[in-house]
Amino acid sequence: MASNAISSETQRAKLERKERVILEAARAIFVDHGFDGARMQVIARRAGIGEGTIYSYYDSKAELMLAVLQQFWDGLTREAEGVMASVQVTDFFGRLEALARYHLNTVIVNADFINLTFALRRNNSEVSVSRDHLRHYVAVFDRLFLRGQDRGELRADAVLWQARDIFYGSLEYSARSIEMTIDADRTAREQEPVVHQMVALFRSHFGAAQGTVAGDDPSVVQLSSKLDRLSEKFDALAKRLG
Amino acid sequence: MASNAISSETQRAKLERKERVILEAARAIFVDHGFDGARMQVIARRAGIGEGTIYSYYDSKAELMLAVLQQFWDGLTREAEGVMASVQVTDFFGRLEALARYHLNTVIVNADFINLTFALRRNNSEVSVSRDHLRHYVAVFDRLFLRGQDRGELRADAVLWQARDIFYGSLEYSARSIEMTIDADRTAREQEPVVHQMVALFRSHFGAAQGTVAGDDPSVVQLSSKLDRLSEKFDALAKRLG
Amino acid sequence: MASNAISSETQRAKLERKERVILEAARAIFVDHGFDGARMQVIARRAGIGEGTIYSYYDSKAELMLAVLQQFWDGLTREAEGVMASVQVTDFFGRLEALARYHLNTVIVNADFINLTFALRRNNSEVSVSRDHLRHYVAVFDRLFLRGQDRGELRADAVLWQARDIFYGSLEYSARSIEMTIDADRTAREQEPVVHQMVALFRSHFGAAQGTVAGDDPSVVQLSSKLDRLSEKFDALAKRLG
Amino acid sequence: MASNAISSETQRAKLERKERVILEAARAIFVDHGFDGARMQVIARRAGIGEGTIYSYYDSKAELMLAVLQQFWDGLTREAEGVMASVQVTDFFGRLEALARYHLNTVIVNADFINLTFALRRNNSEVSVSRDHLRHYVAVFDRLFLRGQDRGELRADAVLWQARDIFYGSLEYSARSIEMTIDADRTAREQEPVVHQMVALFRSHFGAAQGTVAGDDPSVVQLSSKLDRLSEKFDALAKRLG
DNA sequence: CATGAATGAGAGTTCATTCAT
DNA sequence: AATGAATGAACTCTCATTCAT
Repeated sequence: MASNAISSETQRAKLERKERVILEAARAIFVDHGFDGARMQVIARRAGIGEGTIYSYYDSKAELMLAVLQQFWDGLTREAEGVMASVQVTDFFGRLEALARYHLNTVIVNADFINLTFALRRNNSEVSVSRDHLRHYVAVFDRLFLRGQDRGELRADAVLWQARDIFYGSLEYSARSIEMTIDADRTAREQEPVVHQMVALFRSHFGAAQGTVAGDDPSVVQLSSKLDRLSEKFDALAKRLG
Repeated sequence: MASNAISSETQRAKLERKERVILEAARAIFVDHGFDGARMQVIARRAGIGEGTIYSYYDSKAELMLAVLQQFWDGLTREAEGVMASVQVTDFFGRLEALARYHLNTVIVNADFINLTFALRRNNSEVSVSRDHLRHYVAVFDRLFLRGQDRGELRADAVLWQARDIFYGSLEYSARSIEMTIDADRTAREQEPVVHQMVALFRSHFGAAQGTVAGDDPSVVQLSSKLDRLSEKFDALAKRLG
Repeated sequence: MASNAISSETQRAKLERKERVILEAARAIFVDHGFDGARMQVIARRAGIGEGTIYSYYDSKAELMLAVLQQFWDGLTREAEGVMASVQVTDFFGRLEALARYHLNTVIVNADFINLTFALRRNNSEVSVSRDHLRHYVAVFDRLFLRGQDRGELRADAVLWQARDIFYGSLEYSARSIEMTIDADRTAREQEPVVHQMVALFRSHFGAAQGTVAGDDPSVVQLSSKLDRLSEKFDALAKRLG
Repeated sequence: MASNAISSETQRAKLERKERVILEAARAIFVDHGFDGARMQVIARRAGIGEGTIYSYYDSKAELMLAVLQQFWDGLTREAEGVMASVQVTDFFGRLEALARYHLNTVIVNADFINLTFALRRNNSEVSVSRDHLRHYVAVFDRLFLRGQDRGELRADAVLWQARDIFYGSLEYSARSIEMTIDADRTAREQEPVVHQMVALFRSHFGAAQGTVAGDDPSVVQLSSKLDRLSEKFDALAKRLG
């Protein structure tokens, strides 16, 4: 009995591992060649299994793609939520900066995949569940933004979806721009200005009237934010050393 | 001789007309079905010609797609330039509004096609000329922005490419959002707020200081740059320790 | 114009010839290997064309099979009607002999194909049009039989479908038997006795009373029907007791 | 030791039971989907065992089919012999009627399977053992017929194989006809006429010259046969009640 | 001995491209 | 120059069979 339980446990673990291997291989090939360009044989070969095996995990190429998408966006959402959970600062702009930094990097690293997602929207109508994935993902921003309004950090009349479009839209486009001018490690260097720019934009455009903090000079605000960030970095370093 | 000249003139005109017909048909089918989903036979049928005929104009399906893309982006660029040429107002923000309105509408109307363009980047490496098309297209914004700076309407320290990413990125993302929530004619109604929002954003964020921010204090700027350098040093240290 | 007409005539003729070639090849392969056992590639090779070409004539393997069946049974029906039209004798039994001779030979020659037809009935529901083909074919016998009754050569109380089953059933089974015992040219030698046997059977069993049976005695008929009713009652009783 | 013997006995019984279960499942699936249409997985599932297990009983799908056929025809032969053994009447025509009734019913009930048998002849050359099965089965008729000749009930010059072809051929074809026109319970109702017709045919065509029984009127002969059958039924009922 | 996950050869079908007309 | 019938390589998916557990 015990041995049965163990063996079936092993069995299940093995199957799940194989499923992960398939998804990983599929993702790689789909990203490289697109949906139509991807060959099931190549995916199988990369996963180190037979062609037919894939079909005992997924009924068709389309379903495999769907699973890959699912996994990808779920992971992204989880990561974004993780970033929000672990960031130390509590003020809106500090948290926004963390989210922007994470998103920009993510979008650059997974550029191929994100392109693939949108490409599918039109070509393959049955694989257009991306809409829901996306909704879940951007909900992270939505929650942050609403909380910012609640806390009085953002103008009460700011429109959520407009802010959201500006946030994600600008970052994605920037990612594309950066990607186009990549030569070596310029990526890392170029990301920070974009992030800061985004935060500054939100501060100047959606930020609550600055009359609250008497005589607040924008420049000083910027300095303050930089100090905040430096402080965060310090904390992180201290943690690692501790 | 004269008749020959005329007939060859007619000949040439006929060829060009047929080429336009092919491109039009190809564009329609590519948009509806994507690159891989499009069938040459269907394109030929729609163009009212034989399948083989296409191949005396374009060497392959990929080249046909390329020509379609070329035509599309050239048209877009010409249109955008036309808008800039015909708009009456001379101030930056007025002209920006016109460009934003045109671009948002364009991006909504041609959403499928724009998605298709980016999709190709990955699928079909040989058809990735989109980079140049894009560069030409966004140059319209660039010229407008630089002129705005020259005229003192925009802050002198505003960075062109950041502004550009925000402009096009936000509008494209907005277009996607709008498209996702389309029911009937909501499109038209929802576009204006986005346009105005974009202009307001540029005014508040990139607009020249309107007295309040009374010229960045040199000492503050100096402090800021010192902080930046400190931050960078900090990063380097963290890296060595990590 | 004339040349056009001629060339299109030639074109059409060529296509029709190719269609015949395909059908012929398909028939041969289907007969040899059955529906599932037949390979499209083999059919194509036998027809001397490419695989894809078949699909511009028939949408699928199933439709090709259907066309083969159609052609086969239509041909059979036409031939049978031809035999009936060309046979000199006018009396029923003489004509029956001709039909029996033709059918037996046909069934022997095309045994494989007839088996194939019936095999399809169950396996492939969509290809079960055989019912109609068959109906057309056996109508030749039906007409002959009814005419025989009209002319008083056959008993008026003979039941058409019973006679038909006996005629075709016996001949088909005989064909199978003969086929099983074939060694050399025994086929030809063994067919005649079967044909004569069939005619004799019809003469003795369905032939009009030749004086011997001098009109069924009314009293006997009455007795018979009484017995039938008694038997039925008996069955009902047995059922209740069982 | 004893327990060993018992357990091995049980073992053997278990194996035989499992073999029967497999054959039953295989037969059901083969009949429903044909040889090529049947899936080993489905057969296994229906038998309540694993796919691989089948292969420890039968080396291949073809051999499984062969075993199914074997079992089917053996059963048929045994049943037919049983009918001949249990029928009370001793005269040829009475016994022929019993055999005809049994065969017609059998052929209707197992139509799919019989079609399948013949279909295999062509598709799968290695599975053409049906010839021998058939020979055994029709031997029942052969013995009956020869005995009828010995007893002087049938003409001495009647040819066995001709009679056999007519008997089985007509009945099979009738079965097909009946099957084609089935709506509800018409089957049962339509079988009897066919049976009687067959007996009448044998009487009129192969029966010994009726001069033996002076003044034998066909109608009277028919009455006599009906009385015989009634008597048989009576006996059967008496048996059940006794 | 029983299992069912894994296999991979091979099936029908599609479609960009060619070329005789 | 224009055609569209012909091509056949390449695709996704199936399933009888195997074999580690």
